[in-house]
Amino acid sequence: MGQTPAGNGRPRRPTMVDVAREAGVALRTVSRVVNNDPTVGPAYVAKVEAAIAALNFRPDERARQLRLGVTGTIGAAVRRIAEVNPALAAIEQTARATGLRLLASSTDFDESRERDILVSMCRQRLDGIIVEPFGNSHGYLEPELAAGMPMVSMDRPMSGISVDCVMSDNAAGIGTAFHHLHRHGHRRIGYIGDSELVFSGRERAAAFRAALVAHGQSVAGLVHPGDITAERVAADLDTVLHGPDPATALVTGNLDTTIAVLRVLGPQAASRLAIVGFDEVPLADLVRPALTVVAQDTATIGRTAVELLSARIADPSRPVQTVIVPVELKVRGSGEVPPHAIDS
Amino acid sequence: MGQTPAGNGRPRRPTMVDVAREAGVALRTVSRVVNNDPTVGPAYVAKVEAAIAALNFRPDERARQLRLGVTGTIGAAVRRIAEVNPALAAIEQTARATGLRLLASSTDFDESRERDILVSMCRQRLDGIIVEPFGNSHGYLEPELAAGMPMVSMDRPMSGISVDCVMSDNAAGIGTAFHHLHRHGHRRIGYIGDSELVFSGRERAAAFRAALVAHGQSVAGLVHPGDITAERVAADLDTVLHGPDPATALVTGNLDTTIAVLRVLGPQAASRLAIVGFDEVPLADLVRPALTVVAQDTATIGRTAVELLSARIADPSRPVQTVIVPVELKVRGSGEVPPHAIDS
DNA sequence: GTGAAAGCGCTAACAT
DNA sequence: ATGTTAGCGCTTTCAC
Repeated sequence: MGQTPAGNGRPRRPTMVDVAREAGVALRTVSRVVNNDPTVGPAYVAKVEAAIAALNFRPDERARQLRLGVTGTIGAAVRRIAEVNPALAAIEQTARATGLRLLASSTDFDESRERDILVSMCRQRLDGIIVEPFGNSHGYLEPELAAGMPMVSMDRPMSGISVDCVMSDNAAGIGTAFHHLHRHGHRRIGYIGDSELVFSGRERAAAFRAALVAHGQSVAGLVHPGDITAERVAADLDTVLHGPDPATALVTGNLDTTIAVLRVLGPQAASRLAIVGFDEVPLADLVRPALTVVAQDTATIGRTAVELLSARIADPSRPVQTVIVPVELKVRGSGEVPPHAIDS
Repeated sequence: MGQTPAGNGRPRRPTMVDVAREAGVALRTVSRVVNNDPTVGPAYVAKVEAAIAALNFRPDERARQLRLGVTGTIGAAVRRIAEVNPALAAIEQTARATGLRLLASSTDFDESRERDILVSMCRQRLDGIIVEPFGNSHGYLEPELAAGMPMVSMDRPMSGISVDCVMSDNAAGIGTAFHHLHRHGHRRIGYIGDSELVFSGRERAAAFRAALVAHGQSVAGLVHPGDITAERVAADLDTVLHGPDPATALVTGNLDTTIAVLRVLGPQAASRLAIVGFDEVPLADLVRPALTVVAQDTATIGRTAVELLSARIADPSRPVQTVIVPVELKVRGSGEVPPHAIDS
């Protein structure tokens, strides 16, 4: 015979059965009152509410969810919570507005951790999952998809499986950055960015090469994707700035690269190099030089992720969709320094 | 007769019963295999695993939790999950290391939203809750506490109920900031900080007044708590700087105040005023002036919150405890400007 | 070792 | 309008 499990120190909480007994009504009536069913007679409502108050009854959401089949909760597996993440903020806000709870977890740039989180979310039968994917093998999610788990990827596509996706227009962003510097007279423009092992690093480096080619320039010595470490960035910056034909301007491929470059160059950065960064920089207005950046529309990305997920939950058979969100150039100073103003 | 609910488009997922039938074994055996019970014969293990693979079976964590009584999940209700929040990062990491899932939600500086989140977490029967409380009436949680819901508050105590709490040594932090400026020769030191309606704003303003008194100085015109708006901060800064007896140094009471002050003063801040901020500033090394701050030990706060919560989960009857975490002065430049260097 | 069956706390079909 | 009861998918007691 099944018995009350976990005989730990917690006092047993009253259930609907207890409330029903206390109120002298049927269980069904308690359920009705708890769910605000209007067909319950006022006298019964009063009795039940009194019993609820007397026993301090609180319905158990877990049992409700098990019975209902849906959790009213979506998961978000992002690289970092607890960091500035406007997309996550937008996800949370949109989810709330849609009446969905949000379970957010950090994958922390760790493939096995991402897997743990995603599998755990599937086992919890969340109503859907938004993932900012990391790593290159998501095939293990195929069975979950087949079983009907709604999923949306953000910032980059997932590998090996086909799910709805929302991401920035990386190519256009890099093109805009390049063009902006070119328009300000620069003819030697370098690029330092994330590793080409990463999807966005790959897209952005490729877009930069394409921009160089489109402007009839040689690619040699100007395009530097790689890991974002102080050493690597400093070394490549040195190549770009002190080669035979030094660059007068630089495009940085993501936030971490921009910060690393600023740290290497120091506060005099703008006197040595025009810079346009990809990604908005927190406190950009307090940083010297004031940074011209290509900003992603993170609010739209987060909102769209929830919308795509909701659409898929509502209609699991709808065609898979990829949404590309435009980026925006924010002119603030560092990208408008003309080449002749730079002492090299 | 109860029937399968939610007849929506999702394909029905196989359950343990299906696996048992497919494998030709009893339900109990499937459960054993899923939970790695070593007492199952290898032949049975093989049969069950084959059936699991064939059916794509994934155990339903909700049912497991309902039966087990515990969720293996703790909640964190913090002001913002998608902002820099080292304490939340530490909570997540510690929870993970402890084998607990984390459900984080933003209360968003909204009392009713905080209440919704907390009540929802209680109804979900999370194993425990960490809350960075906002607002001044948490009496509604009394029944939950009485029912045995473990709870820990972070950064400030909760109002009206007694729960474990971990927070920074606000008084010592303000004292350190004041003392540091005093040691560098300043005799007129102002304070701008958060509203005294907020607990930490109250503690810090009080500590600052105490520091003034302890150094035999008048409090008049130097202590300015209030809402953190650009206008209010600018106005009070004006009072402090351009009064009859202008201050040569300033203590800012939290991060938002520090940022607001820097925005008002502009990049030449350090030439007009020595500044020591409360709270670490992101990218502090890229901001000019490099900021001297009193940093909270957020990593310890987050870790301690989880530890306090775990301790209470393990022993609901242990005495309620408040842990005060020391702060640390980070000397970077803005706080070491001597008074005579300042043009006023 | 394996199997049958109870029950976690709730919802909802069905009966009254 | 209210009551009875099956069952969501799992764990676990108890008998074999």
